[in-house]
Amino acid sequence: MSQYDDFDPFEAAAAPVPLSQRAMGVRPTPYLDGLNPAQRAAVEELDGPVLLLAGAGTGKTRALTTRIAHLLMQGKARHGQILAVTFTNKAAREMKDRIARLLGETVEGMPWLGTFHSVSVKILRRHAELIGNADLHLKTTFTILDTDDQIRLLKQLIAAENIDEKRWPARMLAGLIDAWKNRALTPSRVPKSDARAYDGYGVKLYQAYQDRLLALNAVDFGDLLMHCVTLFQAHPDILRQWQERFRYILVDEYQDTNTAQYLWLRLLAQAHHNICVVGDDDQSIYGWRGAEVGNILRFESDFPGAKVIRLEQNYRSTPHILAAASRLIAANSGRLGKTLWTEAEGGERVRLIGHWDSEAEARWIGEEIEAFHGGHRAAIGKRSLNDIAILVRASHQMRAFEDRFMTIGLPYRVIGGPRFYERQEIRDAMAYFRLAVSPDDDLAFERIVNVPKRGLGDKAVQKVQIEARDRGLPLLLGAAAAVASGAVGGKGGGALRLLTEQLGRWHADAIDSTVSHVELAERILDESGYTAMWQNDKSPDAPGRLDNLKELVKALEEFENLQGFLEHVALVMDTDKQESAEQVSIMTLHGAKGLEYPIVFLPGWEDGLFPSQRSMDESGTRGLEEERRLAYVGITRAEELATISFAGNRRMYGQWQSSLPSRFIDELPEDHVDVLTPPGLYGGGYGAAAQPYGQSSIYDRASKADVYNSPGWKRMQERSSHHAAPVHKKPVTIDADPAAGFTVGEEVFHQKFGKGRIMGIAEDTLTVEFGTGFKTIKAAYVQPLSAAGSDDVPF
DNA sequence: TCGAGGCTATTTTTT
DNA sequence: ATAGCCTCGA
Repeated sequence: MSQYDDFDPFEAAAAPVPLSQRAMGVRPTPYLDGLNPAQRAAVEELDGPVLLLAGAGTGKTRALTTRIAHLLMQGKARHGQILAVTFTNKAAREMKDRIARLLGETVEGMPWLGTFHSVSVKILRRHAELIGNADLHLKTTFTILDTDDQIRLLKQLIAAENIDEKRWPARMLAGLIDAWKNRALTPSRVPKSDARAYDGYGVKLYQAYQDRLLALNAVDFGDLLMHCVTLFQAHPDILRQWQERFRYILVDEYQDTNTAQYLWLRLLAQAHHNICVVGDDDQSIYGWRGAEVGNILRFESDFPGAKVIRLEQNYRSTPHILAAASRLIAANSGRLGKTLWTEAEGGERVRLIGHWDSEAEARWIGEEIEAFHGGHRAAIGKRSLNDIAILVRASHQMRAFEDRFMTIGLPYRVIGGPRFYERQEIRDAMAYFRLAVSPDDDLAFERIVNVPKRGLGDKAVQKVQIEARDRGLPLLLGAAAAVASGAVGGKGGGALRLLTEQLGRWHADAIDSTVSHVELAERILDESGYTAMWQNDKSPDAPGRLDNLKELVKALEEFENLQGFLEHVALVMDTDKQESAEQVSIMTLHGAKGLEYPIVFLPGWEDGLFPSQRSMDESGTRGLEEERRLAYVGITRAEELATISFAGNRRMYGQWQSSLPSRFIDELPEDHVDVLTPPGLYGGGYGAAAQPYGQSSIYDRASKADVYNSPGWKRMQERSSHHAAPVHKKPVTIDADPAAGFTVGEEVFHQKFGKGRIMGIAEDTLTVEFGTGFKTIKAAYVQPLSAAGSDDVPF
């Protein structure tokens, strides 16, 4: 995780402890060597409640994983007796890897190290029949709904109540229900004060939704936690069973727990109090989705006698970066308080620069990155693009960077876009697979019944639903009945008959273990016409979707059968594939939590954007403080150099808006900041930012010139000893596939903009006219149209 | 039933 | 600006 791991003394511990030694009761503890005193305490304080306050970059994961290793090595618990929960699959995976490294063995045997949700599923599957009532309860095979299914279901319920969906959108209801579930509030427990929500229908619809889920033998993500809590509360005997099993409990990112997770943990821990939570109140940035910082602030009173251990030695960032972050976060109230320090010395100050507008900002950052990459900043040295990240407050800020980097041919990767398994084509395909496995999956049926278009509209689907309801059948069988009875006839009827027959065949094959599930998947996508649908689609993203389908099928190979795959996907929805090429990373500040980069850019520090106006409007001081913590997270991602920037003008919702530098900028310590901004834009009042704005390039250039002439810039130049003048248009070394082969007038294809025609060629840069207008793009980003994939059939 | 064009809302996001 | 959603007409 950290560069310091390179000389991590634990590496040595990776050598397996010989069985003979272990059998003799000899328990070497080489993995304890090299821990600082606080870390050592965190590892060795095994019994009773422990609150581990771990500041950014202080070796939190190391402490946590070493603690687990120690528990095992000391014989305090066996693998299956340790419960370790994280929020993300990624964090869980990383912990598994590191424990394996420490112990020199695989950690297949850590069955209860996982996310809150995956652990909850395991527990729930064993007691599913206790969720619900005597008449209607979950079965152990329950399915886990994704957000799409959830919304679709809610829409139906809203329509059934004759509520105007425009005034009360399903998404809002989903949010409401989710918030209740985050607080472990079942419909009957929703307090009166909340009952007026959603025009008074909230609780009623919530109840209806829960009933419907039960009937579908399904749960949503919120249920996983909530059902566990109610299960434990209603069945003390079962709770006791789990308490006895989990002798030791560890929790990562405790500051992010919501009320349901808190109750879940408290119930499990209350018997023995062997609970160790790790967190950093200063990095609590998920209040808006139900996280309660209060949980960590209150830990000592929840678990009297808790030992509080602070990890304050930072191994990640330079003193300047730490100082800037520390000063900023000091403006927050109600902190548990930590003082980060480091043995490191020197390093660059945090840089601050103002720009005329967001485009100038993107341009400048692009040039800086090229300079770092080319080794033109002596103070920093030549850098891989992988070492550089741009962290933005809101995803719409990314566009400016994408556009700019596309133009100059700077490879980038957006982290945290729509997840693979959330994409439409993947969900459609999965719905087909789900139906093949479980023909009674009504939500899946509804999703694909008319995808691809089969001439089955609302009317036909309604008839199927009526048929199914009258006969008490799942939709698929209802559909067959509707066809048989002639309720759905004509063209649609024929298509529906074909579909039901196909699904019957696929189901037979799905439960036939002699049929390869990979081949079956391919056949399903083929025979259903789903692949063909995208092949015939001319939109620019169609080829990408076909690629994704190919990848989906490839992912199937790693599983025994379709069932296994579907189970996996419901919970492990991340497939971030590592691309090998060097790329600058662009992501939101939220997405950056837990990551670190030598060089970090923090653009868009303007009041209203960051801190976000909406946060402040909705949550007042609390909101502002959360934004400040976000800023803190941002700065502390940087190992060597952090650059904060703001723009005087930004295009928002198509309108140019002027803005003022973020109030957070004033909270930075001057001693640790280099101001690269011309006085007009920052410092001497907000003069420049308040002037009337032209949008012409003249202003633009003038502004940039000002920046380069500013004292700050010159100081910067001098400090970084030798180098060429500010790197303007430098050719980029990567992707140096020149424009050779392209001719003016030729049609090309671009992943994002689609089909276009080349209007001009200069070196390796093309001017291309797309449907939306002209773009200047590096040749490497486009392909000749003929190669764009239409004959590249996936299956 | 389906596609075209008008209207509207637009932070952050895991499971 | 823009994407998703909805209404309307064929």
